[in-house]
Amino acid sequence: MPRMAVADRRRELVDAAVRVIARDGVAAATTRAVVAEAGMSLASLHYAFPSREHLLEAVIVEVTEQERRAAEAGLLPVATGAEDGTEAGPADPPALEDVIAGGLERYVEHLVARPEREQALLELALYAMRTPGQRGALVAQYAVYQESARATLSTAALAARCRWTVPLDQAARALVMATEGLTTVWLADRDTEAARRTARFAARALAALAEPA
Amino acid sequence: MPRMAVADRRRELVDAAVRVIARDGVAAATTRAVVAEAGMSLASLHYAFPSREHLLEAVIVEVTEQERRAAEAGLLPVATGAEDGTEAGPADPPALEDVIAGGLERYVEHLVARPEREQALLELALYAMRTPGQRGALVAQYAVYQESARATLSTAALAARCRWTVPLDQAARALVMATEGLTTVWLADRDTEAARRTARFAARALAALAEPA
DNA sequence: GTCTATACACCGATAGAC
DNA sequence: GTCTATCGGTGTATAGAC
Repeated sequence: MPRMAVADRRRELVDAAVRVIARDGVAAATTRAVVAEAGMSLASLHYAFPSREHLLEAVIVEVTEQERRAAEAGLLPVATGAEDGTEAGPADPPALEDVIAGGLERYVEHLVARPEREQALLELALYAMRTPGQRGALVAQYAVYQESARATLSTAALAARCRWTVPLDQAARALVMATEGLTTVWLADRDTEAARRTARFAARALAALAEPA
Repeated sequence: MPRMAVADRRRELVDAAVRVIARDGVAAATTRAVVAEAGMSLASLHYAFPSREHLLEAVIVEVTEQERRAAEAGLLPVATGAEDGTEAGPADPPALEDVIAGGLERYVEHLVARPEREQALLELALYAMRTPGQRGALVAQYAVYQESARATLSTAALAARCRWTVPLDQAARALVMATEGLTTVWLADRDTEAARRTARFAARALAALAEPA
């Protein structure tokens, strides 16, 4: 194998670990499985990371960062209200419930399309809960969720010309709760139609926390 | 060790496994750890169960059954509306939102008091998702949640003299979603006050799905 | 820096004495 | 039925040649 900077090797290992975890779960992400996926030798892993635990910490940081980018890029964020390219102008803003429902339905589509990813995130969170040294990574992970929810709801209210009647953090936390609940239940029963209905319900409930501006 | 019926031995092993899983997680519930907890020899486990996987299947069935009993006994179920022992009579029923909120707040108290248990249930569900042969146990687990939610909401509407304006299954699924979301988020951030607020929000949202009878 | 080879602990499962 | 002893495999981590 060619010589490469430690940073590059670390990145390749993290990417390989993400693939293994998504495919086979955290428990299956052994050092041997990860280096096999990355196409390098076992010793290289321990040259780049002092231990498997340190590798997994880097994995959590990386997938959390990916989530943040995905949220910002518009997966979770709602429509900006000018989907057809025209400026919305002062007239007929969309209903807040529809804006939120659109975002949540997009999330459900993403969940159905790539369930391994959300399952992997859940597994990593549970792993972090069990591992004392990973507490910080776990807190950071959920802080990202909370912040993404804040941004989403803030944008949504803007598009619908509404303002929140409760502190934004409270509404954001409710959105995170709904998203996590939606995910867990769908992963268990795989009932996509029911998940869509439940997402609608959550959107209506959240929209009730705002009023016309 | 004294001779004992296989059924008794099975039960002791399942109980020991539940304790180990609650304390140290599913991954730590090795055959050796379980028999050490149960105070028996390794071979006894394989006499009672053909494999570790079969033992874990029995564990899932058992904890699911415990959940069902806990729900029926009144942990999740809401107050019946006659808490002081007097018959409610035809006058002043409690508000549906308050009835549901009471049940959810009781659930939060339970979660805060015994987080290992809920974490263990989540881990077992994820384990079942990854293990082909455990799919049935997983589906049964969530069917119990759904059924408990149905019963809870049915009782709550009765107490508040309301009737649901959507199919009960839809409302029940929303309650399961809220409970799962509440659990996951609290396990991550341990913010009990925020969890209580979010529970209130969920109760209000659910109550909006009913109308006076 | 990167590799092969290996140390050492623990895993699930079983053989065979009692 | 219940035990001890052990098999074969895999885990994390490291030593040492190149």
